[in-house]
Amino acid sequence: GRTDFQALQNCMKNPQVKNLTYIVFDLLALDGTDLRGHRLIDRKETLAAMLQDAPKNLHYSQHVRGNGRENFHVACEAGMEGIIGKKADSIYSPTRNGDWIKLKCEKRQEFVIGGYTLSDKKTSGVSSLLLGIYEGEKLIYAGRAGTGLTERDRKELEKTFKSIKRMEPPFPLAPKPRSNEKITWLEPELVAEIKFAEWTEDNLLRQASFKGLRQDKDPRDIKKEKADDEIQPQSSAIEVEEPMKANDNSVIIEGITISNPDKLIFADPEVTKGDVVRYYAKVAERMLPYVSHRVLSIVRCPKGISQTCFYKKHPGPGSKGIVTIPVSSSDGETEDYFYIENIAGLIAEAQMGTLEFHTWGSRVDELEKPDMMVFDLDPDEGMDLNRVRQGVRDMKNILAELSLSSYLKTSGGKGYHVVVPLQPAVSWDMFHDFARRVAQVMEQKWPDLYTSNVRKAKRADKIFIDWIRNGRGATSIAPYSIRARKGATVSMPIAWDELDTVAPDGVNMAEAIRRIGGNDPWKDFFSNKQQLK
DNA sequence: GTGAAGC
DNA sequence: GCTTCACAACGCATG
DNA sequence: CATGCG
Ligand SMILES: [Mn+2]
Ligand SMILES: [Mn+2]
Repeated sequence: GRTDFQALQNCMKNPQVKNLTYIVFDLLALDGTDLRGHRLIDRKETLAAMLQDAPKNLHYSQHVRGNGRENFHVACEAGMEGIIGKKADSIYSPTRNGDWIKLKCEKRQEFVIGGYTLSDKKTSGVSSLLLGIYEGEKLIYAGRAGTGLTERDRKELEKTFKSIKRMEPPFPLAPKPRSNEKITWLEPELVAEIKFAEWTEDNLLRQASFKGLRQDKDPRDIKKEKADDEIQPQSSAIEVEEPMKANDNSVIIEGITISNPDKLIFADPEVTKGDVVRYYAKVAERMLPYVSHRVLSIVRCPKGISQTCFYKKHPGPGSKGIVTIPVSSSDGETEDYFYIENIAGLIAEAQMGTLEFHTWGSRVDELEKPDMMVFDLDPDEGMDLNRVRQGVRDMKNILAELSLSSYLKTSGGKGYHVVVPLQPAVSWDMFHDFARRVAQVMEQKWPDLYTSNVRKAKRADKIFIDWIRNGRGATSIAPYSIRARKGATVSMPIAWDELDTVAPDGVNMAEAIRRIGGNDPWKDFFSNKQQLK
């Protein structure tokens, strides 16, 4: 017979085993003796002898010496999956070291689906898939797959794609549609397993065939895979230092051991994990009054911002430098949240890959009485910066009419944040309600400029006055927090008279550090004793 | 990035 | 002892 | 109630 991985999987699922044969290819220990230090060829000799009189569903795995290229092609012709090449004299290694190499007949790997085509003749669903792989944070077009799709696949995929359509290609370098076909672009969220013959010189797939959708694979982790036969043999004289070993280039900052300080977190400008940690150490004194003793949600990007980032809002076991606080939720259940108290908390978080700190609007000692109101101005895509700045001035003036002084910071993204310090006095309900009414005043006064509606469809050429940050349990980005975005930007407090000269994404980590050498634009923030009535 | 599980 | 894998959020405005 | 949104 012939080996068939698919058949084995079916067999495992349906335990009504029929003609299953066990083919043994190595012998690592015998009667309590470890054989891993013996040469492969000797281990196999021992194994072969043992299997002389074995039952017929137990086989010794024969090998062939030499003629690798020819044997590989024969194996593929015979419909095998591929061959394993092994150095006869090598001892056993539990890890990949090149002594054994896997040569697959079929090339297959996962690709991100970035779009699909509909041909004008086929009435039934998707005609082909447009595939990509990530290089850094760019999705590189890798070719199309039009075979391997059953009629049912085509229809189901079309349905799945409905919710992730987009106007612009997700590929910086997008393919052009052929005649008689229409391309629909998709958010790069789905991952397909694709079998293919080879990569062409143009780095496109030849004979790509769809094998199925892959769940539980993050699209951003999809990169071009190298087969064993493509990996350059590394000359042992030269630097053999790609992955991290147990190597200890750790540094200690503020008493906390920082692992992998040289790992690159931002590509442009180049910012390492060590830079992030040192940044938070430097801004700690300015930042802590706004971030300490407030319930946190954080964003971690331990592999850098081009890879998957995630939110964390519960402490989890074994967290260092943070304080756990039980908080009762709306339905009466209580859940653990966390906050930090000092610079050690800040640095401990940075060590764990935290980039963004988002805070509640209340302090933990007055959890039910919020004291920081944030109006987050979110402009529609591509809005002129001067209009955003006018929005900020309008907001400041509305608040001033209500006798409230406010403070300005960049968001690190597309808008600004206007922040109102308050005495902890009123309930979340009152606070939230007040924020909504302020946003509605803006909306009513200048209906063509502002909206208080969160829906993007209602935002056409307007600024969304995001008042929703001001609910219990909602958070907003802390002053001085790095943003997990291109450019290593910071949500930076600035003075009102800097509004016209500092863009929302105009302060990055380096600029922020430069700025804290000067005066604190929010110096009197906590001297305000204003409160809502 | 970490800890547990798996090899 | 080394590698691999799972895991790390959720409330609520809106229609 | 499902979904968009931050
Ligand atoms: Mn915003
Ligand atoms: Mn917002």
